[in-house]
Amino acid sequence: MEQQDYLAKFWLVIGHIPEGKVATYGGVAEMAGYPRMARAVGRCLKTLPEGSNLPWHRVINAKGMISFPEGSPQYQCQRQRLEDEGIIFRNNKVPLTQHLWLGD
DNA sequence: AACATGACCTTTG
DNA sequence: CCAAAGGCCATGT
Repeated sequence: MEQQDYLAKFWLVIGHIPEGKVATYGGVAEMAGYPRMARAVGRCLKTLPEGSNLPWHRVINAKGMISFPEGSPQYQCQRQRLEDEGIIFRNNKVPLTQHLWLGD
């Protein structure tokens, strides 16, 4: 099951994201050792089990914004959670120059 | 064919 | 000059 292999690595990297910081899909993919697999990361989060303690809310796209439509409950949920960790929002976007987690 | 994206390029502040 | 924002095409599942 090669698919499960990189999915597991994505989970590991995402779990290493410190509180108050965020990472991009591509960044997670690259840190996991699978460049150009940003969308696979999104797919990974999409198939997350309900009982997982994975901080998926700290993963955003390269634009610094949440990959969900603004009117979506998922968007508000993720944003609320990020702000709760001390991450600020600017025009519905996050200043990556301030919160982006470059790695360990 | 569709997707929880990224990079490159150009314009604005 | 650097940072941010929007548009178009490329990548891999």
